[in-house]
Amino acid sequence: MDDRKKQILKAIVDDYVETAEPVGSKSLVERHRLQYSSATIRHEMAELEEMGYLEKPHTSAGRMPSDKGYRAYVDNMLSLPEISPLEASKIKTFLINNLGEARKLIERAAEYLAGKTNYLSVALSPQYSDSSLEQIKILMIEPGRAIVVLVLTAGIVHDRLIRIPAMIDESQLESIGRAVERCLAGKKLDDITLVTISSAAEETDLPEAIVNQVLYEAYVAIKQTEKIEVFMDGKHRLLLHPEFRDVDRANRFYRAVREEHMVAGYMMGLRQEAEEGLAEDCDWDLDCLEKGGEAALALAGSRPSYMVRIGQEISLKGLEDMSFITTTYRIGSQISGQIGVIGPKRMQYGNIISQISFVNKALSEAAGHHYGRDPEEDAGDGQD
Amino acid sequence: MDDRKKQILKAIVDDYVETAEPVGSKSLVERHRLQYSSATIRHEMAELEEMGYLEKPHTSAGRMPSDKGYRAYVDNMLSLPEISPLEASKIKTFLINNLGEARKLIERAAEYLAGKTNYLSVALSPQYSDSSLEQIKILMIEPGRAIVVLVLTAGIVHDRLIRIPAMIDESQLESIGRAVERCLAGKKLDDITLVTISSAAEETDLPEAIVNQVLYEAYVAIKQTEKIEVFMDGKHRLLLHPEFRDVDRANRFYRAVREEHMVAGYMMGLRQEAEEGLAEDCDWDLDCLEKGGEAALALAGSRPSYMVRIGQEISLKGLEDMSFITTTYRIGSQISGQIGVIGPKRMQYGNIISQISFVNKALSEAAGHHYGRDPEEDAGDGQD
DNA sequence: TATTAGCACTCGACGCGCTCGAGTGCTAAT
DNA sequence: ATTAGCACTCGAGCGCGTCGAGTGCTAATA
Repeated sequence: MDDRKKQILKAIVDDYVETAEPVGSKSLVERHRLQYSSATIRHEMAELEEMGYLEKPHTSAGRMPSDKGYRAYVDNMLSLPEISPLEASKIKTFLINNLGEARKLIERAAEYLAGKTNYLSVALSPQYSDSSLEQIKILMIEPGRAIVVLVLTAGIVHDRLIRIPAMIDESQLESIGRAVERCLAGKKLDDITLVTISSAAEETDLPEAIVNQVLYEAYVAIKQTEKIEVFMDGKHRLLLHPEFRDVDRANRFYRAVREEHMVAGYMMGLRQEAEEGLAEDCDWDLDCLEKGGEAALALAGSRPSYMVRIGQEISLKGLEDMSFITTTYRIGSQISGQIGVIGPKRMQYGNIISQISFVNKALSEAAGHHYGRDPEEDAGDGQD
Repeated sequence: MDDRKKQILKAIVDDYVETAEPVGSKSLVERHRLQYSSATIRHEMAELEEMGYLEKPHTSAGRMPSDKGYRAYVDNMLSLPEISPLEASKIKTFLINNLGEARKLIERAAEYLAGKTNYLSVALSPQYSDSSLEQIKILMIEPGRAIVVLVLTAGIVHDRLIRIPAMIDESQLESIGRAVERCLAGKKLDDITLVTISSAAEETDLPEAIVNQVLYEAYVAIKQTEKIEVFMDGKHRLLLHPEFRDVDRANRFYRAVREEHMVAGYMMGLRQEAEEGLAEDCDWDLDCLEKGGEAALALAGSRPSYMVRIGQEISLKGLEDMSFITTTYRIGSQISGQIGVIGPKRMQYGNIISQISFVNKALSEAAGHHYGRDPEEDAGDGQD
């Protein structure tokens, strides 16, 4: 594909994304002040159509990009707007102050992304299977109830209420807690099983039946943290886009997206593909660096990579006419999760990708912020 | 208003709610097998219009209910469908297993309500100002970070991560924790101030500056629990109703509802009105009992009362053409909050009110369930 | 007096045909 | 290789007539 074709395709995608209407040769020339006549453009457009990059809804209408067209656009002619410093500081105050409550952090990131993009945002809570259990404490609430507090790699804290035998008193629970901690501290979550944890029973002098129940509940609490949570925000925003005027279509979409675990599974699959280097999207990173455009520079350094799936490329029932952009955020070196955006194919790819990459970066930073900071320094800013 | 007029008004509201189209005299007679001719009905309809219960979009169209019409319907001719036992058990499994994590419970209740009604559900987290602090524990996570665990009236548990001076060690923190507990246990949240809490400093032998910082953070954690959270679900569902075809209207609505604290404030205002006996809606409870309809019986006993605000009755900018149904749920005797539904005025009042009342009841029950239950009994059902 | 049949009237929805304009592809000239 | 010119296509928009579901009014009826 020669340069001019690229230019034309880019212009068409840009226009179509903006107006949601098939774009014709004449208006294209006018809007972009192209140095060729509309007839020439028509020629090129006809060829682009033959090559499969464009489609016509009917004979005498303008062209709109096909899936392949969007793909080429995303791969080769994307320009990534820079995030303004104002925006940057905004999101930081939006996300900060988390102190290791990763869940909340992710939730807010999803919220932000939905608000910023006007599409549906999806975020998965981090996968903790690879991280290890640094501490586990069991604290009595009242006879019969206790709270388990888990500290994972990178200082992530989780807790959960559990039921315990009513006859256990505070000191007994404490001794069980210590036993569990001795037995599990430093272990990978993945490696913790009912068998591992039950070895803690031997370290106490309490009746086995009683201890075992506590251990079981603690085990469930640990496993619970491994469970991936899905946060979605902005469902209603999609309905403001013209492609969703059709109620049936909207319903089809919502039915698909309602199956949160399906979406989550798909996102995790994408991530794996990317890591195995199968995802060609990642090539782009190099391309862009070579071109050395200002956009690339903006995110250079630890620029997060992202994945784009367009239309039929999405193998998730009900989302075949959407686009799905995801990225993998990291907290520390071992903990990571996915965050992404689902929108119509007619999407502001450049903008959205910038936003996602940026949120990704902000997320990693915010997650790291809970230690290393001098407590004195912000003792005063907590008044609310 | 005589009986026939009531019958007709009810029929009109029912039809209009179902079809979203102005209802005419003839179709009304047919659909409801009324024993009068359409001419008679026309007479009555004309009178009802004159009385302000009905409106016409234009001369030769059918009638639709006015705000006043809906009001009369809700006050005098509501029939509340019973919730099926199947449904009842469903919601219970949906809400149960909370062990005092009230937040989560409320969130799920909102989720359920949105799914069930296809409108927007709004739930406020409980107001804890009236409840008291039973326990407070401070637990070391790592140097510089700790977790505060609060147990309130009725066994509600809250926790929050805080930053502490890095030089404090575990035993020191523990002694501070004990001092705080001695000082605050049993106090109403409302009565806890920076002054109250700082009296705990005297009980320890640690440098005051250090202790004070921990106390301050603990104070913030306590005050945080008093902050009312707003959960909304089902925003996108509203867009499936015909009244939201108009994008402008939808946007106006979303802009209004986005101000969560506004909505929350309004709901709390409504609640107060109800408690002061100003809300005439509550009269209905008596009416209905007297009538002794089967619907009333279904919810009899601890039937929760609800509030309905229709159209202009809602003094919340941007919601003047909606209806808002709310109810006050209770956890124990002192803790309570609000849950409700916002939808178009053309709403299935009876159905929604049944649902809301039912969720209310289920909520109170589920919240109570975390103690009093024999731990042995359900040791086995925890296996996810 | 309350009810109803009958009738003239109103008005939006719908279908038809027309024009308009933005688009196309093709061809011949530059 | 580019472009001016031209014939053609097709959806959007408009005007118009018809249809039907609605109205209000009046006079006859139980």
